[in-house]
Amino acid sequence: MVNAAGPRYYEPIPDATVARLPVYLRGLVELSDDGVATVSSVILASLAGVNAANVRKDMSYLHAHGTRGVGYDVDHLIGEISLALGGGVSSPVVIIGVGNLGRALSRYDGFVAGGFPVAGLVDVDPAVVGRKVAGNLVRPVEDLDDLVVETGCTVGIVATPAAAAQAAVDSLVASGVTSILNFAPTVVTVPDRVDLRQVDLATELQILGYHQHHRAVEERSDRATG
Amino acid sequence: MVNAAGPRYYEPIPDATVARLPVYLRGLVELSDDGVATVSSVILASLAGVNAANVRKDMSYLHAHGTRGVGYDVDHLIGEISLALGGGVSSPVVIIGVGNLGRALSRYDGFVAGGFPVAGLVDVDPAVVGRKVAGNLVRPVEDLDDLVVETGCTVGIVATPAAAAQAAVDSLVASGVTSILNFAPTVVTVPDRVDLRQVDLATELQILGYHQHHRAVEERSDRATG
DNA sequence: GATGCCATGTGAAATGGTGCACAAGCGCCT
DNA sequence: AGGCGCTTGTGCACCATTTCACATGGCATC
Repeated sequence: MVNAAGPRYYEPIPDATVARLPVYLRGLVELSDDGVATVSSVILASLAGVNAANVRKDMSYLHAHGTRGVGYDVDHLIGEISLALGGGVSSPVVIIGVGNLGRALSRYDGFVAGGFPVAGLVDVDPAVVGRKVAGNLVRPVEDLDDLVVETGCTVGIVATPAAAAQAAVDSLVASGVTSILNFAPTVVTVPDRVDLRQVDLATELQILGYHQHHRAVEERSDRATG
Repeated sequence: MVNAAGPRYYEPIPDATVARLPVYLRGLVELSDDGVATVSSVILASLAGVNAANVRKDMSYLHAHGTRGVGYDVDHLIGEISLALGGGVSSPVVIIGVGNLGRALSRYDGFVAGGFPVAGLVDVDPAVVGRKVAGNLVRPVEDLDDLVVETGCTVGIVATPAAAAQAAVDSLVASGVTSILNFAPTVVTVPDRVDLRQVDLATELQILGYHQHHRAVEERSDRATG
């Protein structure tokens, strides 16, 4: 223990581990639903598609200890992981940009299931402001501050066109949002205190395209040499 | 040179570099549109949100050399990166699962712009089969093989519910698709020869949730100690 | 033609993550 | 009570990636 005398010292969990926690959680919830009480690192690893040693190391970061010779208690693990991933507190999100993607996201039930209910929708386009999408009224950008304060939401999802993304991000930051998920295909910048993640659909396909192209080139090369 | 005597030896480009190439490409295209002819690694780095040395090393993997004292030729870089990312060949994609997300994806113009036109839509639900979505007829899963062969598409996008994802993936693989982008929130497995990428929206939010929670805990801790 | 400036290209160190291999520990069975 | 088999927890080595620092070399200016 590094700091046994002082208050509890929170060692940071590696980013790679954090990224795996939601996957573990899904697998564990499924096991729990099936009435499974304990799970070994090998089983959990196969459910999550990772290495078993990796699972054990990840759990050790969470101080979620198992029982040797037996495995991990499923419900206990669910509790520990949920705690690490936001303390089990549900964080409402605001979606800015109600185009094709924004509408799909606002209807996506995975958000609610994951503890991220949609608190509100915002758009600049007067044509969509005032409409209802998936039970949520679309409000103008001017209402963003109020919306964030009213609902206490701290997470923003940007689903605008690329050209409007930075402005959308700036608005969110100004309203007090501290976590942003950006779907717009462009690099945006945020202050240090704000956490930003990028999801880029076209980029994902281009990465796949690279591997496909590369595979084709290799095969041609193999045929030529072998 | 490792293999100077034989045919051109294609050294693999690191995955981390491949993931940045689309981002560089976007920045470069924007520069080109603005009539900018050359760009330094520092500028390109700031456009892509990465370190300048990283940019230079990435370009060296592509054998895309710049001119010392000047920088890189923008159009030349665009050509090199496009070549690496699929050889400039446009690869049609098939989308399986025409729910909220599938519909949004089929209308997403970033795919077309990135060289990935939607070749077809497929769903198991008889209620949507036969309808037109974004100009594309939704076809039954039984037609998948024909569709893939007809259009020569090699990329599949899975936008089904989690429970149907593995079956969808299996169908795609059986049809001859070699690259799959999975949006369903579940771990799926593919044969080695198939390339799989996972995009998980709820997971992204949960990762944001971790950082938010962690920040809050730290602040509380700071206040207590400091 | 020489000189100074500037940006590339790259060796090498630092960082972060993964996976093996094995000691330690727990529970069950005899 | 003792031994055995199973699984955890982790030290360590390996690998990929990032970043620094600087030598190298082209271009413009004088």
